[in-house]
Amino acid sequence: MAELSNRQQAVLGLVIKQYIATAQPIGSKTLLETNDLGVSSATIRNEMAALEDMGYLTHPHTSAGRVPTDKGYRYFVERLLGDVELPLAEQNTIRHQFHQAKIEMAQWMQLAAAVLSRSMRGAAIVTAPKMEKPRLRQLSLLSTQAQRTLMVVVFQGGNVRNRNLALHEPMSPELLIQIANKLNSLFGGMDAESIRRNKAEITEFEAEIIRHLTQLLSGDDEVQINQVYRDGLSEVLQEPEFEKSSEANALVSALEQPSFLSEVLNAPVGAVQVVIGGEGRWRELSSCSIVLARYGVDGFATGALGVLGPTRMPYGRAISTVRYVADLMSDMVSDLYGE
Amino acid sequence: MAELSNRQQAVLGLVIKQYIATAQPIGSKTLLETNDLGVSSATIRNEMAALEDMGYLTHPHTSAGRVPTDKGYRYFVERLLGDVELPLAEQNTIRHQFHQAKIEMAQWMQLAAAVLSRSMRGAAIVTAPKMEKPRLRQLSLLSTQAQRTLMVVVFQGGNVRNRNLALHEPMSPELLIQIANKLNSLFGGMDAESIRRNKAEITEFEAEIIRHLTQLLSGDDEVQINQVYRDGLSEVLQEPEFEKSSEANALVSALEQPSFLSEVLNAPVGAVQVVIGGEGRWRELSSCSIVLARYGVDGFATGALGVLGPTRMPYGRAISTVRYVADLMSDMVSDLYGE
DNA sequence: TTTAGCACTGTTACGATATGAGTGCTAACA
DNA sequence: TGTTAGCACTCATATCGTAACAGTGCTAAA
Repeated sequence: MAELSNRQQAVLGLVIKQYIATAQPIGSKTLLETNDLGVSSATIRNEMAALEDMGYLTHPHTSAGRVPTDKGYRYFVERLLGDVELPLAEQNTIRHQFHQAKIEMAQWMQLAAAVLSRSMRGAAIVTAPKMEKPRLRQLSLLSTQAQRTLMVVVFQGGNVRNRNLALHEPMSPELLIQIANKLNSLFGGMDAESIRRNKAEITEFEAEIIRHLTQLLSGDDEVQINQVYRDGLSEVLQEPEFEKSSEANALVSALEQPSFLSEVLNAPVGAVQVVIGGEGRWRELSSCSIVLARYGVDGFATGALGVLGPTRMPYGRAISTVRYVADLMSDMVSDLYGE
Repeated sequence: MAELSNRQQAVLGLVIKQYIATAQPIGSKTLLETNDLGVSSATIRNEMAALEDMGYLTHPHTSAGRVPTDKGYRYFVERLLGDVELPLAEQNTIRHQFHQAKIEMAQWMQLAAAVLSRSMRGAAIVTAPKMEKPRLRQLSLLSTQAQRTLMVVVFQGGNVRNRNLALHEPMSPELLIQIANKLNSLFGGMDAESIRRNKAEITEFEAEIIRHLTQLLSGDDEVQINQVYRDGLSEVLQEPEFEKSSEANALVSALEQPSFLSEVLNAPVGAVQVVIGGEGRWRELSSCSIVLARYGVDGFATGALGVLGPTRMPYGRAISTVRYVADLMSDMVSDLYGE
């Protein structure tokens, strides 16, 4: 990324700020109407032309003002945006909302999505924290009907999953409890891999249970993906860049595709990451940006959370808001699940 | 609803069918181009004028063809649409997909939404089956950290919920198990009301647990609402009636509002219900129709499932598809949860 | 290096005009 | 009495030319 003169930086910054606010291409004269730069419009024009040559700005057409490119936004985010912190007032409103929340993870995630989307007027996506190496906490086998048993698996950390199994032959509740006890004492605290390795003496039925158990623990079933909480999609669609229904559609279908979402959300993230205009990888997001962060306890359980808006997004606010909410959620995770 | 002559019924039916297929207003001449009614366009014009007088058709403007009104669709659905059954081929494809599914309810619901939206090219919504009177199956209290306990509640029927509670004072795992055993033998099989009534001798801590327990059982916490599975929103947005972004927006925000959804979905439903154009009650859906059904076992556990599309929707297909999927899901519920 | 001035360009808004689909009405016809 | 041909009328839509306008790029002077 080439070096820009101070004045060029100033011009770029102002163009971006004003464009974010108005969604209109910014002309040299317009820029001077609201900002005194001590120079004339001709000078600004020259600088703008230079910035365009370097790829930071474009023209929609000859007689229109300038619009930032993705590269322009990128420069803005990385060089011109100071290290912003969320204003205390905002912090308080957000924290306040979280303090009223209940004690279940699902509610926290729903709340996080709501807070993010409300505060950013954009779409929010939040995934549940996923254990790095899920371990068995407790297994219960409850008989329901004659030939059925309900298998309830509590993970270390508190996640719960259940499966309804068909039995090949009827089994008494007492026997089921015995089996559960045996498996608990054998495998309590272990992860999927250790359980698979540990070849104790087991019946065929127990092997079946273990198969389900390890399947759940290793998380290679698709339900997890559904655990994406979304909110505020309609907010984004109100932005002028989505007036054209084709644009709006691309976005909606992208957000509906689980595969796409998981790809975006599982990207490794350190601190807060900003994906601008799909950054070449995701064509569907050509006019969108995503501000993403991972939250949770590293190496133990982490989830992702972020805001999606038009590239013309207030990055400062977005970054600080996402960081703040991610920190809150991290506290939540380490608090609830223990270290 | 006034009586229509045979020919009027024929005209109304043809206009609706053709309009559903083309999304274009249908003129008298156009109608005759594809259908031979044995009369001239002038006669058709007269019949159309009559149908318009009675409120079954309208004009977008003087020189345009006819478009069905909500009342027209209603007549069509109730009087002209025979009792349609889903073609066997379709039944098989759908059944096939369900047979590949896993054993967890969540997966079934996700699948139902996917199948509905795929097959109807519309948005699908599915809610989890909700117990009429949830009863306690098993309560577990697992200690996590020193001052924390994880409360896992298995409902009769197999639903599982959990809460992470803060203890006022540390408690040993053994004590927690004892307490859980006591509460299980006291309250096993009971619903919230019975538990509240049954005033056995209990400690303050046990009372606290019971408070959470009854709260979960009576379901008066908001997480349930989030248990709405959606799919295929983008399909609907592709329909021409949602080209105008304002229309699209109204729909998206309606579908995002939990309060709105639960209102629609909790409406009492016998058999398959068709809500046309919001039917006065829901302004947001003025150009949409919903085909809805309840599924599950009546008086025990029921959920709702439906398809949302433009009023210009293939009602025959929709009704038969929704009914078929609802039946499959009902089988699933009665099979899994027992009678 | 900056700036004033000016020609140039492409968007947008507007009005005039033509086209065409489809109606409603009237009068004739079976 | 119901049906039909014919015709005037209406209104959305498309096309074209014109004018206004915002903003640029370039040139020459300060």
